[in-house]
This record gives sequence, C-alpha cells and structure tokens, in this order.
Amino acid sequence: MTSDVQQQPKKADFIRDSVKADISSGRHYGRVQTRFPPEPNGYLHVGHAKSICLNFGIAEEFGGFCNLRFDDTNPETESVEFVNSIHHDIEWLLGKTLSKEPLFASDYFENMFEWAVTLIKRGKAYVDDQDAATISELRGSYTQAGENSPFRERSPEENLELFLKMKDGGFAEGSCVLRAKIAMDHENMNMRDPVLYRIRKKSHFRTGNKWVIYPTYDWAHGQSDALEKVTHSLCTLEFESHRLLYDWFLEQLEVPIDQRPYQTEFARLNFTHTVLSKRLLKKLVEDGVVAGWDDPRMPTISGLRRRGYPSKSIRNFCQHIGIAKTNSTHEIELLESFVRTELNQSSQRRMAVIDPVRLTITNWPEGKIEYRTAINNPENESAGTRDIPFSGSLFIEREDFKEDPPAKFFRLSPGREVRLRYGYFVTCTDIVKDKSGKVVEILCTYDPATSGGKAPDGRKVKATIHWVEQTNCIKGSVATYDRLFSSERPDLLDDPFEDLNKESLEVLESAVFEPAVADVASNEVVQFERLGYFCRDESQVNLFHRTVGLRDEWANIQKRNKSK
RNA sequence: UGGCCCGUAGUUCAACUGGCGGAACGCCUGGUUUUGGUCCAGGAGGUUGCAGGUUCAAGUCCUGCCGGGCCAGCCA
Repeated sequence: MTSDVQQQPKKADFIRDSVKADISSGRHYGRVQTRFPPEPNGYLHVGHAKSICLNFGIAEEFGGFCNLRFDDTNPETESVEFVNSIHHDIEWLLGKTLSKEPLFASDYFENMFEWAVTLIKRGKAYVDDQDAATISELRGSYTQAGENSPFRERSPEENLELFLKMKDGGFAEGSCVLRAKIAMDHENMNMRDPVLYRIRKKSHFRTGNKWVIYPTYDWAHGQSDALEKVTHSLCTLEFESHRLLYDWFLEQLEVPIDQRPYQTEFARLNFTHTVLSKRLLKKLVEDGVVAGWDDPRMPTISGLRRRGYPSKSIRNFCQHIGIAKTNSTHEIELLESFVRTELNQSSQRRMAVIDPVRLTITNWPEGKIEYRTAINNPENESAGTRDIPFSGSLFIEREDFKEDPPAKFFRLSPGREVRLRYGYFVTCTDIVKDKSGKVVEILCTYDPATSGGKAPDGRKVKATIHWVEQTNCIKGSVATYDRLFSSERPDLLDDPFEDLNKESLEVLESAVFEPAVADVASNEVVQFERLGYFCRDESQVNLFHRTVGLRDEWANIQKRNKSK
C-alpha cells in the first residue's frame, strides 16, 4: 500500500476554512461552485495542476460543482488546438471525463454587452477616444494621481451611441475603448478607469466575425463568474489588486449580495530547475531547445504524461503541498518522490541493461539456456512471476564493473564475487580490453550451488546486479532526462537560457532488454530493476523514457566524496 | 517616493477562539532485504524576519522597523 502519510493527508487550508465558514453562515445558502478558467493560448503545465486540483477538489468535497470555462476573450492568441489539449490534459489529470461540456466566456459576450450598456446608462462607463499611449500616460503612477480624459464627461446618450457604433464596426482598431468611470486618483491603479472593451477586427475561433469589440479580462471574468453563479472564484496572487474592481462591477450591476461570487487568491506553484511562464515555455519550443510542448523534459501536463508521471502522483502532490498565500518554490525532488511512491506500488519489474558490456561465464555448459523465475512486482503479489532466459553469455551494466574499485563500491571487480539477480553467484576471473584500453568483456565463473540465490556454505556477497541474456535480448534505446536548467531558480536570471543544462537529454541507443519487455504496452511504466522507472514511447519502437531514477545511495556516496 | 499582500527546520506546509513549535520531502545512522530500491527504527536540523509592548503565558494580539512579492497592457 502507498504510505498513508502520502495518501491521506488532512485537507485544510485557508480557502477550505473560508468555504466551510461560508457554508455554516449560509452565505450562498450552502451552495459551493467553482471554476477553472484557462485561456486557450498555450498548454497546461504543473502550475495549472495545482489550480485544477483545488477548484475541482473543493467542488467535490463540498458537494458543489466546478466548471471548466475557457477565458477566450482575446482572438489574437487563442485557438481550438489549445482548447482541445487543455480539455484532454484536465481529464487525464483528474483521471475522469468531465460530466459537463466546457463553457466559454465568449458564450456570454451578449450578456456582457448588455451589462456594459447598463453601466453606460447609469453614467458608470464612457467611450474614450484617446490612444493607448495617452491613456497610459494619463493614468499617472503609484505615487501620482492620474488625470481625467477629456472624453470622460460625455453624456450617457452620446456614450451609448458611440458604443453601439464601436460594436457595429464603425471605428478603426485602437481608435477608442469603453472605460469604466471610477476615479483617476484611486490608490489602486486598477480602479483608474479600467478599459472594458477594445476593438479587434480579428476572427475569433468560436464567434467568428460576429464581434469586433472584445471584453478585457477584468470585465469578462467576474461577469462570467456571476452568470454561472460561481460562489468561490479562486485565482492566483497577482490578481489580488483586481479584487476591488471585481467587486465594484458586481456592485454597480446590482448583483444581489447572496448571489455574488467572491474572489480569493492563493500562491501559484513554482519549481526549482524549471520555468513555468507561458512565454518561456513557448520559447523553449520555438527555439528548438526541446522537441515540442510534450517533450518529456517540459513541465507541461503533456510532457509529464509522456515522461510517465502517473496523474495520481501529481494529484497527491498537489494535495500534499496545500494552499497558502506565501510565494514559494518547491524542490522538484518532492514531486519526484510522489512519482516514485506511486510507481513503486504500481509498476511491474523488468531487467534492462542500458549501457551494456559483455559478461561471459567460462564454466557454463556450452549452449545451455536455463529459465529463471522472476517476481513481477514485489509490492503486489497478484502481478505474478515470469521466466527469464539465462546462459553463459550475458550483458551487464558497464557501471557495475570497476577494474579498480573505489571505497564502498560493492559491485563487480577482478576477483570479487557478486550475485546475478535471479541467477547465480559469479566471480570475476579476468577481463578483455580493446586496443584503447576499454573493457569489452568480463570473464567470470559461476557457482552452480548458488542457484537459489544463496550459498550453501553461508558466504555472503555485498551486491546483486542485473543482467540480460545475449541471444534472447531485445535491442532498443533509452532516453534519460535531467533538469532543463542547471540553477535552482532560472526564472530569476536575466537570461534563463544561458543556464540551460546541455545534458538534459541523453539517448542510449544500444540498450538491451529481457524478452518480457515485449509485454510492456505503449505509455506503460515499468521499473527496470536497479535503474529506475521507464515509460514506453507510444510511437517509436523499443524506445523507453526514463520517468525517474530510483533513490540512489551510491550516487550520494560519490557526491559526498567529491565534495570532500 | 503610494497601495495591497507575505515572512515558522535546507524546501514546502501544520499548530482550534493566546496554552509544552509538528509533518512531509531532503540529509545522516542502524535494521531488514536476491533491487545500494522498498520497508522498519532512530537522529541531526528552529533566536517562529528584527525590536519593543500587552499578558501568568505570544508563532498567534498591538506598535515600529527589515526583507520579499504584486500593481502604471486596449494580456490574462
């Protein structure tokens, strides 16, 4: 069983506390509704996973509902390709198909337009003919009040006429905008007459050419929440200063207090050794640093999926890290530990040698093949056993042999005896080198009496190593992955791309696998014993991606010696 | 020379209305083990950002500092 600690941490955080408080105070008559509102202009990454787990999790825990709503208010960057990938990624992450079709902010364009008309009629919005640069300039600064636009005092009638003309395409892009009329000297910059509508004569992937005016985030988001009767609108910290505006709109629109959604902000997720901004992720793809959005090194949901991360481990991770308002960066190792915990339970074991060197047993009967029984998953007896061919001609891992073994190296070296996993004890008697001095073959003798894995005389070996029989092996390749960026916080660097880890991908093309590796399905993750967890690529034949390595004490020992 | 938010082990989070500062990951030691994995037992690691104040008692309440984040897109 997965450890209870990682499986069932108590769920409590300031957001869940406030939801509970709202339920007991009857704020929304006990109703709980959330939403996950991605903009379809890129792929989802682990940062989004936190928000997805939060929003869908809270809805489930409190008997409510969570909408998937695409925030598609900007026709210039959005596309149906992203809608599909996001939808798919969410269902994969949650491990279930959504019970309701996704919603779109663009479906509310008509409602938002009507509400904007209401605002205009009440003298709370006006059409401004200033250009973007002038609006920005007159907005003032943090320490200086802004100035009113010369168009600020237009009458509701004039504003309405102009707004209708905007809607009907009577004005050029950028020639005017609709602004809320709040206060140009407000200490919160978002309240200094924010823009509600801008003109974009672009085709929208859902509404086509029906609209030429598009609502901004501030105008679209809260109103969409209200229309859907969302109760708890959860977003990340950078929207904190927008909350005042969010509430102002609902107030002006006279949305009844017991029906109003409330915005609560939490800290977004960051990880060491990677970047999570859409801009940088896009650049990694466009510059060809990675092979695509689903490159196994990418922190995208699709990248992690291809890498073999079980969705459950990501969910468990999100549950474990909790929700807070502190800006924080998680060690990527923590996520990896959740992946290992999950995979240790679920994955079958196989043997593979990814950097092979020949091992010949000199006293093995010529041509004899013997079948050895191996356990498929020691954590799950029902996974059964399989038989693996064994002979005097094997491959072992080059790393498992050292001619001059350093301290604490327990594996094979001249004169030393080790156990071959599920095989026999073998002792290295000689080695063969090529002209360059590279070891090409290791000669051993085996002890037939150690067939059971133990020596009848009670002598012990300090190591068990894995192997693959030569004549029956499957040949293939293995891709191992390392951090994409060398430093812990590449996002803090002036140019994160100077920090790229050039060795983030290594392809070993002469890997060999035991015959039962043929049973491993596409996208299935198996543990290659002593190496780590590996996921079979879905298209390339006999290519395995290393999901994550096993915890490796020998690596720690070497690291410690190095730093001494 | 503004406003808002945030400071608890290396990291990320806990600590009900003030009541003996805990956990996970990482690290170290030992045990088990036909994976240097898993599992089990134990350990190190904290001036709760700093300084005052209130109180029998402060991580928690008050004041002032310090450090970090966000905000001046017709992006979200």
